[in-house]
Amino acid sequence: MSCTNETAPILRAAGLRSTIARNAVVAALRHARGHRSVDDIIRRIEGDMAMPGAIAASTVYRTLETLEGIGLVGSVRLPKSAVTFEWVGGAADAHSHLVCDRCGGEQLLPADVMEPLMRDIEERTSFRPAPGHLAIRGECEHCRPD
Amino acid sequence: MSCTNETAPILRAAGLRSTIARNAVVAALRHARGHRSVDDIIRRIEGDMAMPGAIAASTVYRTLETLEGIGLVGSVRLPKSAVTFEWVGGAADAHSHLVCDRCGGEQLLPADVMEPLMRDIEERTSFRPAPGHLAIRGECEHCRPD
DNA sequence: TTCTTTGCAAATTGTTTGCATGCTC
DNA sequence: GAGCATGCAAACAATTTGCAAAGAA
Repeated sequence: MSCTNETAPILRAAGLRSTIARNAVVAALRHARGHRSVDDIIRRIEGDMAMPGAIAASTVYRTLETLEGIGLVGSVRLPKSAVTFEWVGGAADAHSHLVCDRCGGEQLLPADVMEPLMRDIEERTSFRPAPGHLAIRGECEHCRPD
Repeated sequence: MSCTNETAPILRAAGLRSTIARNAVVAALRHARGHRSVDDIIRRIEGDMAMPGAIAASTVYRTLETLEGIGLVGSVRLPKSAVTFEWVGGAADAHSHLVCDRCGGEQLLPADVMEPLMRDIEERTSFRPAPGHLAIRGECEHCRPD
Protein backbone atom coordinates (compact mmCIF):
# COMPACT_ATOMS: atom_id res chain seq x y z
CA MET A 1 0.00 0.00 0.00
CA SER A 2 1.89 2.93 -1.29
CA CYS A 3 -0.45 5.87 -1.47
CA THR A 4 -2.29 6.10 1.81
CA ASN A 5 -2.16 9.83 1.38
CA GLU A 6 -4.44 9.35 -1.57
CA THR A 7 -6.90 6.86 -0.13
CA ALA A 8 -7.17 8.07 3.44
CA PRO A 9 -9.03 11.25 2.50
CA ILE A 10 -11.53 9.19 0.59
CA LEU A 11 -12.26 7.09 3.64
CA ARG A 12 -12.47 10.06 5.94
CA ALA A 13 -14.77 11.89 3.59
CA ALA A 14 -17.03 8.87 3.76
CA GLY A 15 -17.02 9.03 7.52
CA LEU A 16 -14.92 5.90 7.92
CA ARG A 17 -11.83 5.33 9.96
CA SER A 18 -8.67 5.24 7.97
CA THR A 19 -7.00 1.91 8.66
CA ILE A 20 -4.20 0.07 6.94
CA ALA A 21 -6.53 -2.64 5.73
CA ARG A 22 -9.12 -0.29 4.29
CA ASN A 23 -6.55 1.85 2.57
CA ALA A 24 -5.06 -1.24 1.01
CA VAL A 25 -8.41 -2.44 -0.26
CA VAL A 26 -9.32 0.93 -1.69
CA ALA A 27 -5.95 1.24 -3.37
CA ALA A 28 -6.22 -2.24 -4.84
CA LEU A 29 -9.62 -1.50 -6.29
CA ARG A 30 -8.89 1.95 -7.54
CA HIS A 31 -5.87 0.80 -9.45
CA ALA A 32 -7.77 -2.05 -11.00
CA ARG A 33 -9.43 -1.91 -14.34
CA GLY A 34 -12.66 -3.81 -14.20
CA HIS A 35 -13.82 -6.25 -11.56
CA ARG A 36 -11.78 -7.98 -8.92
CA SER A 37 -12.62 -10.95 -6.76
CA VAL A 38 -11.78 -10.96 -3.09
CA ASP A 39 -8.99 -13.33 -3.92
CA ASP A 40 -7.57 -10.97 -6.52
CA ILE A 41 -7.65 -8.15 -4.03
CA ILE A 42 -5.86 -10.14 -1.39
CA ARG A 43 -3.18 -11.24 -3.80
CA ARG A 44 -2.66 -7.73 -5.01
CA ILE A 45 -2.34 -6.37 -1.50
CA GLU A 46 0.07 -9.10 -0.50
CA GLY A 47 2.11 -8.35 -3.57
CA ASP A 48 2.19 -4.64 -2.96
CA MET A 49 3.24 -5.09 0.61
CA ALA A 50 5.45 -8.04 -0.22
CA MET A 51 3.96 -9.78 2.78
CA PRO A 52 1.89 -12.95 2.66
CA GLY A 53 -0.95 -12.94 5.13
CA ALA A 54 -1.01 -9.18 5.07
CA ILE A 55 -4.76 -9.07 5.25
CA ALA A 56 -7.49 -11.49 6.27
CA ALA A 57 -10.19 -12.48 3.83
CA SER A 58 -12.87 -11.67 6.34
CA THR A 59 -11.53 -8.17 6.62
CA VAL A 60 -11.68 -7.73 2.88
CA TYR A 61 -15.26 -8.96 2.79
CA ARG A 62 -16.27 -6.67 5.60
CA THR A 63 -14.51 -3.70 4.11
CA LEU A 64 -16.07 -4.22 0.74
CA GLU A 65 -19.49 -4.58 2.27
CA THR A 66 -19.02 -1.30 4.05
CA LEU A 67 -17.76 0.45 0.95
CA GLU A 68 -20.59 -0.91 -1.12
CA GLY A 69 -23.09 0.31 1.41
CA ILE A 70 -21.74 3.81 0.94
CA GLY A 71 -21.76 3.47 -2.78
CA LEU A 72 -18.02 3.62 -3.30
CA VAL A 73 -17.82 0.15 -4.77
CA GLY A 74 -20.23 -1.94 -6.74
CA SER A 75 -20.49 -5.69 -6.91
CA VAL A 76 -21.48 -8.15 -9.56
CA ARG A 77 -22.00 -11.88 -9.34
CA LEU A 78 -21.51 -13.82 -12.49
CA PRO A 79 -22.47 -17.45 -12.88
CA LYS A 80 -19.83 -19.97 -11.89
CA SER A 81 -17.61 -17.49 -10.15
CA ALA A 82 -17.14 -15.55 -6.97
CA VAL A 83 -18.49 -12.07 -6.40
CA THR A 84 -16.42 -9.36 -7.96
CA PHE A 85 -16.12 -5.78 -6.89
CA GLU A 86 -15.32 -2.62 -8.68
CA TRP A 87 -14.52 0.90 -7.64
CA VAL A 88 -17.25 3.25 -8.67
CA GLY A 89 -16.21 6.20 -6.56
CA GLY A 90 -18.41 9.19 -7.16
CA ALA A 91 -20.30 7.41 -9.88
CA ALA A 92 -19.07 10.15 -12.14
CA ASP A 93 -17.79 7.48 -14.47
CA ALA A 94 -20.71 5.14 -13.95
CA HIS A 95 -20.99 2.44 -16.54
CA SER A 96 -22.29 -1.05 -17.05
CA HIS A 97 -20.75 -4.24 -18.29
CA LEU A 98 -21.53 -6.57 -21.12
CA VAL A 99 -20.55 -10.08 -20.16
CA CYS A 100 -20.34 -12.83 -22.74
CA ASP A 101 -22.02 -16.07 -21.69
CA ARG A 102 -19.71 -18.07 -23.89
CA CYS A 103 -16.20 -16.74 -23.52
CA GLY A 104 -16.69 -14.87 -20.27
CA GLY A 105 -15.24 -11.74 -21.82
CA GLU A 106 -16.31 -8.39 -20.47
CA GLN A 107 -16.67 -5.05 -22.15
CA LEU A 108 -17.75 -1.68 -20.94
CA LEU A 109 -21.00 0.00 -21.77
CA PRO A 110 -20.87 3.75 -21.33
CA ALA A 111 -23.36 5.27 -18.95
CA ASP A 112 -25.03 7.36 -21.58
CA VAL A 113 -26.37 4.28 -23.33
CA MET A 114 -28.11 3.21 -20.17
CA GLU A 115 -29.22 6.67 -19.23
CA PRO A 116 -32.53 6.71 -21.12
CA LEU A 117 -33.51 3.31 -19.81
CA MET A 118 -32.80 4.25 -16.23
CA ARG A 119 -34.89 7.34 -16.51
CA ASP A 120 -37.63 5.41 -18.20
CA ILE A 121 -37.72 2.81 -15.47
CA GLU A 122 -37.83 5.37 -12.72
CA GLU A 123 -40.67 7.22 -14.36
CA ARG A 124 -42.77 4.21 -15.10
CA THR A 125 -42.28 2.16 -11.98
CA SER A 126 -41.03 4.43 -9.18
CA PHE A 127 -38.13 2.04 -8.85
CA ARG A 128 -34.79 3.79 -8.73
CA PRO A 129 -32.10 1.78 -10.48
CA ALA A 130 -28.65 1.96 -8.92
CA PRO A 131 -26.35 3.97 -11.12
CA GLY A 132 -23.53 2.13 -12.77
CA HIS A 133 -22.04 -1.32 -12.73
CA LEU A 134 -24.91 -3.37 -14.03
CA ALA A 135 -23.96 -6.57 -15.78
CA ILE A 136 -25.80 -7.52 -18.92
CA ARG A 137 -25.30 -11.03 -20.18
CA GLY A 138 -25.37 -12.11 -23.77
CA GLU A 139 -23.04 -13.04 -26.57
CA CYS A 140 -20.13 -10.95 -27.67
CA GLU A 141 -19.19 -10.09 -31.20
CA HIS A 142 -16.91 -13.09 -31.58
CA CYS A 143 -19.11 -15.67 -29.97
CA ARG A 144 -22.45 -14.90 -31.51
CA PRO A 145 -23.73 -17.66 -33.76
CA ASP A 146 -24.12 -15.78 -37.01
CA MET B 1 -45.60 -33.21 -10.20
CA SER B 2 -49.06 -33.24 -11.48
CA CYS B 3 -48.92 -32.43 -15.14
CA THR B 4 -46.26 -34.59 -16.69
CA ASN B 5 -48.35 -34.65 -19.80
CA GLU B 6 -47.63 -30.98 -20.09
CA THR B 7 -43.94 -30.95 -19.33
CA ALA B 8 -42.81 -34.13 -20.99
CA PRO B 9 -43.36 -32.81 -24.52
CA ILE B 10 -41.24 -29.81 -23.67
CA LEU B 11 -38.38 -32.02 -22.62
CA ARG B 12 -38.69 -34.28 -25.60
CA ALA B 13 -38.83 -31.36 -27.97
CA ALA B 14 -35.56 -30.24 -26.47
CA GLY B 15 -34.04 -33.63 -27.10
CA LEU B 16 -33.92 -34.60 -23.45
CA ARG B 17 -35.10 -37.70 -21.73
CA SER B 18 -38.34 -37.28 -19.88
CA THR B 19 -37.69 -38.29 -16.30
CA ILE B 20 -39.64 -37.76 -13.13
CA ALA B 21 -37.05 -35.42 -11.74
CA ARG B 22 -36.86 -33.26 -14.83
CA ASN B 23 -40.59 -33.03 -15.20
CA ALA B 24 -40.85 -31.97 -11.60
CA VAL B 25 -38.25 -29.25 -12.01
CA VAL B 26 -39.83 -27.92 -15.17
CA ALA B 27 -43.25 -27.91 -13.57
CA ALA B 28 -41.97 -26.12 -10.49
CA LEU B 29 -40.36 -23.42 -12.57
CA ARG B 30 -43.14 -22.96 -15.02
CA HIS B 31 -45.68 -22.45 -12.30
CA ALA B 32 -43.50 -19.96 -10.53
CA ARG B 33 -43.73 -16.27 -10.96
CA GLY B 34 -40.25 -14.80 -10.86
CA HIS B 35 -37.07 -16.43 -9.73
CA ARG B 36 -36.64 -19.51 -7.63
CA SER B 37 -33.63 -20.78 -5.80
CA VAL B 38 -32.72 -24.44 -5.89
CA ASP B 39 -34.02 -24.65 -2.38
CA ASP B 40 -37.34 -23.18 -3.36
CA ILE B 41 -37.63 -25.63 -6.19
CA ILE B 42 -36.92 -28.58 -3.96
CA ARG B 43 -39.42 -27.47 -1.38
CA ARG B 44 -42.05 -26.97 -3.99
CA ILE B 45 -41.48 -30.38 -5.49
CA GLU B 46 -41.56 -32.04 -2.11
CA GLY B 47 -44.77 -30.24 -1.35
CA ASP B 48 -46.39 -31.22 -4.61
CA MET B 49 -45.47 -34.82 -4.17
CA ALA B 50 -46.02 -34.72 -0.43
CA MET B 51 -42.80 -36.59 -0.08
CA PRO B 52 -39.70 -35.25 1.67
CA GLY B 53 -36.50 -36.25 -0.04
CA ALA B 54 -38.34 -36.55 -3.31
CA ILE B 55 -35.45 -35.10 -5.26
CA ALA B 56 -31.75 -34.58 -4.63
CA ALA B 57 -30.24 -31.12 -4.74
CA SER B 58 -27.54 -32.30 -7.07
CA THR B 59 -30.16 -33.47 -9.51
CA VAL B 60 -31.84 -30.10 -9.45
CA TYR B 61 -28.55 -28.36 -10.10
CA ARG B 62 -27.70 -30.69 -12.94
CA THR B 63 -31.14 -30.39 -14.47
CA LEU B 64 -31.12 -26.63 -14.31
CA GLU B 65 -27.70 -26.47 -15.84
CA THR B 66 -28.90 -28.61 -18.70
CA LEU B 67 -32.03 -26.56 -19.18
CA GLU B 68 -30.12 -23.32 -19.07
CA GLY B 69 -27.74 -24.60 -21.69
CA ILE B 70 -30.68 -25.13 -24.00
CA GLY B 71 -32.10 -21.74 -23.20
CA LEU B 72 -35.23 -22.93 -21.46
CA VAL B 73 -34.31 -21.38 -18.16
CA GLY B 74 -32.31 -18.33 -17.24
CA SER B 75 -30.30 -17.70 -14.11
CA VAL B 76 -29.46 -14.68 -12.05
CA ARG B 77 -27.05 -14.33 -9.17
CA LEU B 78 -27.70 -11.59 -6.73
CA PRO B 79 -25.37 -10.63 -3.93
CA LYS B 80 -26.01 -12.34 -0.61
CA SER B 81 -28.08 -15.09 -2.03
CA ALA B 82 -27.99 -18.30 -4.00
CA VAL B 83 -28.41 -18.50 -7.74
CA THR B 84 -31.98 -18.24 -8.84
CA PHE B 85 -33.55 -19.66 -11.93
CA GLU B 86 -36.51 -18.72 -13.99
CA TRP B 87 -38.39 -20.35 -16.79
CA VAL B 88 -37.93 -18.44 -19.99
CA GLY B 89 -39.30 -21.08 -22.34
CA GLY B 90 -39.70 -19.64 -25.77
CA ALA B 91 -38.66 -16.20 -24.58
CA ALA B 92 -42.02 -15.03 -25.88
CA ASP B 93 -42.68 -13.41 -22.55
CA ALA B 94 -39.17 -12.16 -22.01
CA HIS B 95 -38.82 -9.63 -19.28
CA SER B 96 -36.35 -8.33 -16.74
CA HIS B 97 -36.44 -7.87 -13.02
CA LEU B 98 -36.01 -4.94 -10.72
CA VAL B 99 -34.49 -6.09 -7.47
CA CYS B 100 -34.42 -3.86 -4.44
CA ASP B 101 -31.07 -3.72 -2.68
CA ARG B 102 -32.74 -2.96 0.63
CA CYS B 103 -35.76 -5.17 1.02
CA GLY B 104 -34.86 -7.77 -1.58
CA GLY B 105 -38.23 -7.32 -3.24
CA GLU B 106 -38.56 -8.08 -6.89
CA GLN B 107 -40.80 -6.64 -9.55
CA LEU B 108 -41.16 -7.30 -13.21
CA LEU B 109 -40.05 -5.00 -15.94
CA PRO B 110 -41.87 -5.64 -19.20
CA ALA B 111 -39.74 -6.48 -22.19
CA ASP B 112 -40.84 -3.46 -24.14
CA VAL B 113 -39.14 -1.13 -21.71
CA MET B 114 -35.83 -2.89 -22.28
CA GLU B 115 -36.38 -3.28 -25.98
CA PRO B 116 -34.88 0.02 -27.11
CA LEU B 117 -31.83 -0.45 -24.91
CA MET B 118 -31.18 -3.92 -26.22
CA ARG B 119 -31.38 -2.76 -29.77
CA ASP B 120 -29.19 0.20 -28.99
CA ILE B 121 -26.53 -1.99 -27.43
CA GLU B 122 -26.50 -4.40 -30.29
CA GLU B 123 -26.16 -1.64 -32.82
CA ARG B 124 -23.44 0.22 -31.05
CA THR B 125 -21.31 -2.61 -29.79
CA SER B 126 -22.08 -5.74 -31.79
CA PHE B 127 -22.78 -7.41 -28.48
CA ARG B 128 -26.04 -9.32 -28.45
CA PRO B 129 -27.75 -9.12 -25.06
CA ALA B 130 -29.57 -12.25 -23.98
CA PRO B 131 -33.29 -11.70 -24.12
CA GLY B 132 -35.06 -11.69 -20.83
CA HIS B 133 -34.08 -12.45 -17.27
CA LEU B 134 -31.82 -9.53 -16.59
CA ALA B 135 -31.74 -8.24 -13.04
CA ILE B 136 -31.43 -4.56 -12.39
CA ARG B 137 -30.56 -3.54 -8.86
CA GLY B 138 -31.67 -0.40 -7.13
CA GLU B 139 -34.17 0.82 -4.60
CA CYS B 140 -37.86 0.13 -4.79
CA GLU B 141 -40.62 2.62 -4.27
CA HIS B 142 -40.92 1.89 -0.56
CA CYS B 143 -37.25 1.79 0.28
CA ARG B 144 -35.97 4.81 -1.58
CA PRO B 145 -34.71 7.53 0.75
CA ASP B 146 -36.96 10.41 -0.28
C1' DT C 1 -9.79 5.69 27.25
C1' DT C 2 -13.59 4.27 24.33
C1' DC C 3 -15.39 2.46 20.44
C1' DT C 4 -14.05 0.25 15.95
C1' DT C 5 -11.70 -2.76 13.20
C1' DT C 6 -8.78 -6.78 12.47
C1' DG C 7 -7.17 -11.48 12.46
C1' DC C 8 -7.89 -16.15 13.27
C1' DA C 9 -10.33 -20.09 13.25
C1' DA C 10 -14.49 -22.41 13.21
C1' DA C 11 -19.06 -22.68 11.33
C1' DT C 12 -22.22 -22.02 7.50
C1' DT C 13 -24.04 -22.18 3.15
C1' DG C 14 -24.06 -23.05 -1.60
C1' DT C 15 -22.48 -26.08 -5.29
C1' DT C 16 -19.94 -29.83 -7.41
C1' DT C 17 -18.32 -34.52 -8.00
C1' DG C 18 -17.70 -39.76 -7.79
C1' DC C 19 -19.88 -43.83 -8.04
C1' DA C 20 -23.24 -47.61 -7.71
C1' DT C 21 -28.08 -48.25 -8.84
C1' DG C 22 -32.32 -47.35 -11.41
C1' DC C 23 -34.82 -45.78 -15.25
C1' DT C 24 -35.68 -44.31 -20.21
C1' DC C 25 -35.36 -45.21 -24.81
C1' DG D 1 -29.67 -54.09 -23.21
C1' DA D 2 -27.04 -49.76 -23.40
C1' DG D 3 -26.45 -45.49 -21.76
C1' DC D 4 -27.96 -41.53 -19.50
C1' DA D 5 -30.00 -39.80 -15.07
C1' DT D 6 -30.52 -39.96 -10.10
C1' DG D 7 -29.51 -40.33 -5.23
C1' DC D 8 -26.34 -40.21 -1.64
C1' DA D 9 -22.57 -38.80 0.65
C1' DA D 10 -18.26 -36.75 0.58
C1' DA D 11 -15.49 -32.99 -1.26
C1' DC D 12 -15.12 -28.15 -2.30
C1' DA D 13 -15.35 -23.35 -2.34
C1' DA D 14 -16.99 -19.09 -0.98
C1' DT D 15 -18.76 -16.36 2.84
C1' DT D 16 -19.99 -15.36 7.43
C1' DT D 17 -19.53 -15.12 12.37
C1' DG D 18 -17.68 -15.05 17.30
C1' DC D 19 -14.36 -13.34 20.04
C1' DA D 20 -10.10 -11.57 21.99
C1' DA D 21 -6.36 -8.48 20.74
C1' DA D 22 -4.79 -4.27 18.32
C1' DG D 23 -5.64 0.22 16.48
C1' DA D 24 -7.84 4.83 15.58
C1' DA D 25 -10.00 8.95 17.37
